[in-house]
Amino acid sequence: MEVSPTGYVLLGVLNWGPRTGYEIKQLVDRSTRFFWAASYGQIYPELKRLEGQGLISGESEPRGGRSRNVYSLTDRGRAELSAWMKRPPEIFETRNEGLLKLFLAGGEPAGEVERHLSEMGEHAEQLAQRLRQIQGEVGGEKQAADLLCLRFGIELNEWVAEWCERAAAEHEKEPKAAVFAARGR
Amino acid sequence: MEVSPTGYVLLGVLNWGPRTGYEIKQLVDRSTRFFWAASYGQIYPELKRLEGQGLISGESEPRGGRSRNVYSLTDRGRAELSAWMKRPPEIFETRNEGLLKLFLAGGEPAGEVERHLSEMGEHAEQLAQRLRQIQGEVGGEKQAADLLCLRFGIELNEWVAEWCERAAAEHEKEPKAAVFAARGR
DNA sequence: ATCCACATGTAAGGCGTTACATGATTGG
DNA sequence: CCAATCATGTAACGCCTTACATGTGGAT
Repeated sequence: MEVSPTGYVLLGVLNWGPRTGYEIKQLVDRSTRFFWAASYGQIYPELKRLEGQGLISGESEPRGGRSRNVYSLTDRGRAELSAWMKRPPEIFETRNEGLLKLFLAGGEPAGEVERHLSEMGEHAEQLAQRLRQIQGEVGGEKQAADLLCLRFGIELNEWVAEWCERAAAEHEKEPKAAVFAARGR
Repeated sequence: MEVSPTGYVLLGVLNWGPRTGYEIKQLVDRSTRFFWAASYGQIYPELKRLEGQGLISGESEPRGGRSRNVYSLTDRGRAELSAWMKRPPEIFETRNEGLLKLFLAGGEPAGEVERHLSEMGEHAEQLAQRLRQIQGEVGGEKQAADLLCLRFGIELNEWVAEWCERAAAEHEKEPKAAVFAARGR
């Protein structure tokens, strides 16, 4: 019974109650998107696969002339989700073009390092702001597990923004060339 | 002249000096790996592609009976790298199974939220430690752009570890159910 | 009428990993 | 002699995004 990584996102949100693919996509876009994105091209086929595996079951509940498939978690799906929850997390992947540019900026003209730092910081600040806005919109108890993730995202990005400012200030005083350049050969 | 995302990593490290695919892989594994990974299955074919595009040039420099291709950045490659450096970063992707589990933990038995938080914190602490070790091994000026990234990784992960501890302590006092569960329907 | 939100899907292609295959050299 | 390191590569496959395709219902 192989479930793809993103399959667990679907099992997880269906554990909160029945939903359509469209609704799942909306939920994901204001929540897990920031640490686990999912597109329609993933969601719809994956829902079918999970149904084929008996982990969720879909029912056609049209609204007027609009076709609509509402999926719910089955007992087997709940068991699979629970087993996954107990396993230690394994996937921690990051692809950060800002950091990459900063990393490679040694040897570039003066001021480039500061520019990359300021771009990174700005990005983090903007992200924090978007997350704060979502936080304001959803309200609710700040200790709830899902809102804890929101708080994490906000505070993390605020920290990053501040770090970038500090680093840029420090670097301006005495810029240095790359170090890994010399090593590793 | 299309260059794939990871292609720029190769251009970037070749900007520091000529290297073989093997050497690039080693360098990446102790540096960009934490925010931009690359496998042999990527590196070798990509090097050939970049060479085909005239952005790098490879020379066969066997060591004894061991075949060895040393690549260097060409002028066109330098120009392409420089143009990329000037563009604002666009790729910021994260896939964090720990956060995902935390997010989905609402509705789970009591104590699960704390467990996920402690696992996240532990992971961050271990990562910080590995990075500190690399920092000790490479030494060098702390303001160099590449070592700035290392410092960033260390301090970020230390911050995450502390955040997780704090959050677990706070949550233990008054656990709450999921909030997004109610929203988004 | 027109636009937006609702709603579901597929096809092509990009990017990347894992596993496999091969072989030379060096150090213990 | 054996293990680790140096060194290069390919094939299969998984995962995911983008773009396309299609249609309904409600509000202005």
